[in-house]
Amino acid sequence: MDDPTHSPPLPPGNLDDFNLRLAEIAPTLPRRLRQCAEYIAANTDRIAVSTVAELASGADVPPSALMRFCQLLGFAGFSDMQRLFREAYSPGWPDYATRLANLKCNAGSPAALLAEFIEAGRASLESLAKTADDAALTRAVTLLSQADTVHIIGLRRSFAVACYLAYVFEKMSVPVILHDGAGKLDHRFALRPGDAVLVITVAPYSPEALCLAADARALDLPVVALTDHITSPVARHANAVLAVPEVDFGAFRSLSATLSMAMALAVAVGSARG
Amino acid sequence: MDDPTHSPPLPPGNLDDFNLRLAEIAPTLPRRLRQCAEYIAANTDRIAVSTVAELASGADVPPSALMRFCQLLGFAGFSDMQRLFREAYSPGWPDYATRLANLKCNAGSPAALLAEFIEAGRASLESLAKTADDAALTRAVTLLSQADTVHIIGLRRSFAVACYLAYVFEKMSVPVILHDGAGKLDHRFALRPGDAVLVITVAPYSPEALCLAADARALDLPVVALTDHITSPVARHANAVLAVPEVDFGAFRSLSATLSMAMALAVAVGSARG
DNA sequence: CGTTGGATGGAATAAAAATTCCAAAAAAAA
DNA sequence: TTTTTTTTGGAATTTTTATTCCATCCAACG
Repeated sequence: MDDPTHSPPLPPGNLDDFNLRLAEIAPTLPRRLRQCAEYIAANTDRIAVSTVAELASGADVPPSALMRFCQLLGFAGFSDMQRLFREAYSPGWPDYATRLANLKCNAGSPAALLAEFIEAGRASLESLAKTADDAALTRAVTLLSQADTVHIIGLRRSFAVACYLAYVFEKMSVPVILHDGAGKLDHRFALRPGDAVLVITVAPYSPEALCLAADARALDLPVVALTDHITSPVARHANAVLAVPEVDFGAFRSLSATLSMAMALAVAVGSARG
Repeated sequence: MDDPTHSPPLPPGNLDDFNLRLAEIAPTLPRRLRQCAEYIAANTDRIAVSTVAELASGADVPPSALMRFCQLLGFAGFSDMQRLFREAYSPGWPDYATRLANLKCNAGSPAALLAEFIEAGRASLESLAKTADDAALTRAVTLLSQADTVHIIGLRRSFAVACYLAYVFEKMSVPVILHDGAGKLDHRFALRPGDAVLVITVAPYSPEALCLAADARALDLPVVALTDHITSPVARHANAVLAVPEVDFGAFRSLSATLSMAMALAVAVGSARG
C-alpha cells in the first residue's frame, strides 16, 4: 500500500511551482534522475517543443528514466508535464538583442547593469576573434609546452585570470607555480633553468609582474605575456605577446576575452604535453 | 504526368520565406484551404506546440484539409512544417558538450581552439541574456547591500570568480572577506550578526562552500548563491539563487557569463551602498 | 439536365510517441 | 559476506498523432 505522505501527487500548476519543486527534490535524487533534473533545469525552454526521446538523449538517460522523473515531480507522465509548458509557451524573447533592450529598459536597475556587462563581454570576444595573432599563440604554446615548470603571475585585476589558468594547468597535469605575492617573498629563486614564465598584466601594470618577467628574461627563460596591448611594458621582456583587447564598462573590465585566450592557451599546452 | 511548374516542391527554409509563400498562395485558395491559411497566419506562434487536430479544430476544418494545406506550402506534411517552427525558436541548438568533446580528441591548432572558446563564451553570454532572473538579481543586491560585511567563498574552478568579486567589492569600498580555504581554518567564527554570504559553486560542488552556506543559514544570515542550476545543492541554503548557464566540458568552463553576472552584482551592490 | 474536375470530410492506415513492466545491476543494509 | 532494497535499461505495449485514400459533394460548363 502506498504511503500518501511519501509521494504527494500534486503536480506543479505553474512555472514557479515547477522550479520550486525541482529545486526541492533535486538534491535527494539518485544519479540518473538527477541528470534529468539538471538537464531539465538548464533546458526548460525546450520542453514544450521536444519529445521524450529528444530530451532523454540530451540528458543522456534512457527515456524511461525521464518518465520516472516526470512522475516524481507529481505529473501523470511526460505529456502531462509538457502540457504545462505548452500552455505557457510564447515564442518568448525572440532574440538576444530584444531581450537585452528589455533588460536595459529600467535604467539603473541591476538588470540593466547586467545587460551592459553582457554586451561588454560580447564585444570583447568579437574583437578578440578579429585581432587574435595566431602566430604568437602558436609560439606561446610551444614555449610553455617545452617548459619544466610554468610560473604564472598576475596580480590585482589579473589575479582571477592567473588563478583560473593555474587551475586548468593543474587539471591537465602541467607543473605550475602560481605567484600570488603573498608574504612578499622573493620569487627569483623559484625560477629554475628549463622553466618558463607566463605573465598576465594589464594597465596599470603591476611592478611585481613586470619584475618577474624581467628576472626570467635575465635568466634566459622564455616569457609569455598575456596583456592588453602589444605596446605594453611587459612586451619588452616577452618572447611571445598575446594582446587581448578588452572592452571596459565604466571602471570595470570584462574578462571574457582574456579568459578565452587563457583557456585556449592552457588547453593547447596541456594537450601538446601529452 | 505532373506539371513541374504547377506545384513547386520547395519548402520555405525560414520564417520569412514561410510568410512570403503564405501571402503568395492565400488569395488563390478555395474556401477550406483559405480558412487554414488565415488561421495559421493569425496563430503562427502556436504551430510549434500544437497537433494537427488542435490547429484544425481551431481553424474549423477537418485535419485532412490542414494536411493538404501544409503540402501546398511545399512541405512534406504537417510534421515537416512544424519542424521549421520548433527549430526556429532556439537556433544554435546542437550543443556544446559534443562539440567540445570532439575538440578535445582532434586537438586542433591553438587558433582553432581559441575560436571554439570564443564561441563558447559568446553562447554563454547569449544564454544568460535570455534566462537571467531579474527578480533574483534584485533580491541578491538588496541582501548584500544591507550587510555589514560580505563573505565570499568560491573554490576550485570558482575561485577565480571569487577573487575577481573580492577585487571589485574592495574597489567599491564594500567590506569583504574572501574565504579561500587556506590553512583549513574554521570559518564559522568569522560570521557575525549582520553579515551576508555570497557562495559561488558549480558542479561538482565543493563541500566547504556548501558548508559555509549551511552555517550562515543556521545563523540566520542571508545567503546569495551564484551557481550553475537552480537544482544546485546550494539552492537549499540560499535566499537568492543566481543561476548562470555556462557552456562547460570537463575541466574547461567558459566563465564569461558567470563573470558578467558577478560584476553586475558587485557594481549594483557597490552603488546601492553609496 | 448530365458531365467533368476539383474540393471536401471522414474513415482507414501508418508512423511516431508515450508509457509500462520486468529482469538485471547496483547500492545499501544486515 | 549475504540479503534486501533501490535504481536502472530496454523491450513490449498502448496511446496518440500524422497521413493517406476514397466516396461524396459542389460548381461550372457543355
